[in-house]
Amino acid sequence: MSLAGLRSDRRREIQVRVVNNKGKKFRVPDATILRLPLYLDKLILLQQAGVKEVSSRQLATSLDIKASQLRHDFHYFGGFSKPGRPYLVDKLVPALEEIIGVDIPVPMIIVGAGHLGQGLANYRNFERLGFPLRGIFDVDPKLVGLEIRGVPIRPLSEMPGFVREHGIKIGVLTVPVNVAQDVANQMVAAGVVGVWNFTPTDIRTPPQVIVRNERLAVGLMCLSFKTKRIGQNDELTQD
Amino acid sequence: MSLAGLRSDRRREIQVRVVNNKGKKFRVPDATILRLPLYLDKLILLQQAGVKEVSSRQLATSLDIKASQLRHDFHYFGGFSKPGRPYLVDKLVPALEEIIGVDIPVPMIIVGAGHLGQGLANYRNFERLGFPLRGIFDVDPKLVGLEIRGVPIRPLSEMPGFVREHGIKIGVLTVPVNVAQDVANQMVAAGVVGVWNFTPTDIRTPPQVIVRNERLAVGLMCLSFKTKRIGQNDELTQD
DNA sequence: TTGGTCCTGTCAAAGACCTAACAAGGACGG
DNA sequence: CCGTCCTTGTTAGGTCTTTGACAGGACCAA
Repeated sequence: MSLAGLRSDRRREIQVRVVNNKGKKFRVPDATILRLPLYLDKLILLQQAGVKEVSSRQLATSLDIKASQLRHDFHYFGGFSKPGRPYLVDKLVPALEEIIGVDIPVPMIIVGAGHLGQGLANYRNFERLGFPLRGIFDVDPKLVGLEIRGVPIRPLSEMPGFVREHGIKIGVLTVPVNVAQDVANQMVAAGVVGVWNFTPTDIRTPPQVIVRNERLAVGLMCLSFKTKRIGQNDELTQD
Repeated sequence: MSLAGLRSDRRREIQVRVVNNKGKKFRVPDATILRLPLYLDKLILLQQAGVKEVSSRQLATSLDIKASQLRHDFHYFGGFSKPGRPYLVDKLVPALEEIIGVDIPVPMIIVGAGHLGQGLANYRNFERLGFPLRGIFDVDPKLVGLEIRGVPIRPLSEMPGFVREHGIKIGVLTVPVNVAQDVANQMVAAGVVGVWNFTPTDIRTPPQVIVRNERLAVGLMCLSFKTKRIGQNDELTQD
């Protein structure tokens, strides 16, 4: 185990369908969606290193997956090369960026400037990946006015107007559990289309709004589950 | 979509096998392992609310999953009730805690006291879930000596000795990418059995050491992929 | 040109996972 | 006692994902 993978759950699932460049229609499995960012990430590294071509086998082995799976994933979008020729890095990168949706910056805000919120606000990478942080909000007057990387913390009451005015697409939810649903409702009403939920609770939204739960405690407990069984040799095998 | 689910990836997979209370042997699917913490979480809430009994249907619907799936999950461990009687909350909670491995506290350290590391260090919940934070480490002399919730930041050089001395089981990796593998090696050599990796890179470890990657950017991109398609009646035409 | 090698797109088989269905057990009321 | 209504454990079947296999294109060297 190792991955990367977060799986979107099946509970109230949004199914994504695409039509590939040959007119065929597919439902894109969540498992594939999860791998797209990994492909992009590795490809950008290759691009920066000046690599021009890469084969499915090279790319797949560097990500510890099977080449056939990678080709299968690409197949949903019609493929990016022709039989016989490896993929061109400089073509693949923008194609994947467009598919994932980071070709155009997706502005986001963080609501809840507690420790986790501040930690995320400081995470420089998001900007680079196409998710510029436009605002941080909190109810606590002691936090309001502080700046994180040039972005000021504003009072929560200003959030809905800010979202509307700046066309914010994604809201990061790092508030206390008990107000999570309420704050999410406000964000959604103001026009946010994606909620990145770090609170350990389920957020209800209308079906047009995507929620992604990042349940840190779950990850930690999975680790615990497996490490616990490491010592007890009869219960754990590696393939 | 909403999930909860982070999925461990299949790439270098550790398979967990258990023997249930009837002597039957199963491989526990990762998907099940991911749900166990959700069950436990909800059950603790019920317990605190004074609820004594809960049926698979009640518990499942509150988590937006199918009751049959919940029973199936429990089945790997032999079941926790008898046909005809609902689950007893006060029995189920400790049973799940034991299965997940949080019945005995699992001491952990955070290596890398940057913003993300500090944010995690401030996250109070881990303590409550059975993962006490025993130490924080960093190379930066400006950070060394600071305290976060009573836990001092120590120089990285002291980390291996500390791990050995305090029997640290889990190491949280929040260092810069370029030193991630090196620091992980040190942790592993010192005796850590689980690595919670927040760096956007793969960590190689011996098979007895479990790595869990928490790739935040992947979650964000999945959100982007889906939100992008919400406006376009679920279809993407690629040229 | 021909043969060899590497490549992709495609599909079918295999595998992992989820779900519906059901037998059987308990509690309760009549 | 029986019938009803709830429950769980268990399994078989269906669905989703991954993997293996292969046809055929592209390049290269002889």
